[in-house]
Amino acid sequence: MKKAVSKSAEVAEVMRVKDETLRNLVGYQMKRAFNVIQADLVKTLKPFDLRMLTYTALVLIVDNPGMRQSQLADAMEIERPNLVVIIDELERRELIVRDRVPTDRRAYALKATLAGRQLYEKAVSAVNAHEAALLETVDEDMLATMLTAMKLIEKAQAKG
Amino acid sequence: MKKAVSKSAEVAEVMRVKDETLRNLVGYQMKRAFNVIQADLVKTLKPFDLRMLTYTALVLIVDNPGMRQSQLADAMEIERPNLVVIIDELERRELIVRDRVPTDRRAYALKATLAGRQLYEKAVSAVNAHEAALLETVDEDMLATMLTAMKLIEKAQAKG
DNA sequence: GAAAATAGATATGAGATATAACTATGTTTG
DNA sequence: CAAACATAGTTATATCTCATATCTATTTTC
Repeated sequence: MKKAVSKSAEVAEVMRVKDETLRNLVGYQMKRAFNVIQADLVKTLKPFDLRMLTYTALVLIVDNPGMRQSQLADAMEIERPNLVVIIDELERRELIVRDRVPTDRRAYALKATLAGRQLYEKAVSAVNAHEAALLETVDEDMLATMLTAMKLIEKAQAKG
Repeated sequence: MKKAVSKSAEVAEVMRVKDETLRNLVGYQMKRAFNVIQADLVKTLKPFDLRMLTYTALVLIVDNPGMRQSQLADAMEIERPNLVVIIDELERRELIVRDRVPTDRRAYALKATLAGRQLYEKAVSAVNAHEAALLETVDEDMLATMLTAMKLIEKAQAKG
């Protein structure tokens, strides 16, 4: 890791990239902030061998025992086919089970196993702690306002 | 489109999915808000035959004429190999050119063509207008606070 | 001038996401 | 009640984003 300033580094320093046109976009700034949060989350989940989607699915199953796959797909806003592989993985690792629904033999009732609930406890704690650390420079009021704004944006959906 | 309430719809209505564990996460809420913004952006860019990445690249090239590919990749926070195909596409459509840098024959100086600048004007206007419409329920102060918070989050990066 | 670094390209793989089409069941209706 | 239709889950497939390793042609450094 030589720290010498090369010719091109000098150029890069002199000619800083102008991104004002994009900075005016909330979407651009949000993507950048989200990338930071996501990178942190991925790193946090790594020791538990969970990805964002498997984490999200596990949390929702633990909190909603008996849920169907299609309900979960709706909640996660992903398509049914894409959920199948996620559920497959969680089931293979014996974190959840696919119980049959007696009243509808097409459907599965998803339930976490003991191991699933234990992993949930550890992972949720870690994720919350890591996010709190990441957001320590953002004060309470600001955070609350941002959350409110993001909820408004979520609601503004589908006006086209 | 039958509107009859089926058995499973009833169930879904009764048993609303609990996602409080995730709602406490800024990252979760931000992902949901960002999905809405992104969907709107994709729709807005469709008529111009641009994707988020090609739009971002075009804007940065127009605003920073002569920029190198590696600088652009840095600015966009993507890897050099992934930028190549984006530049290929913009070049094929004659929106930009890869000029040789006389002082460094390894590098290209990226410049927008007239067509590129014209598309830029139209696309930037459309994107800004669409985002403003999407965010009309979020007042100025709230927006400003959210942007400040997101910039703080971006800066908080890489503490692990 | 040899070794190391850099700019860009190529090949490849993982992950997220979407659609079409299949099976098995379940619901609706003529 | 049987035919038509709808739904739950699955399989197969395609696209997009993003990452790594490796290659070439240069340039810089020692």
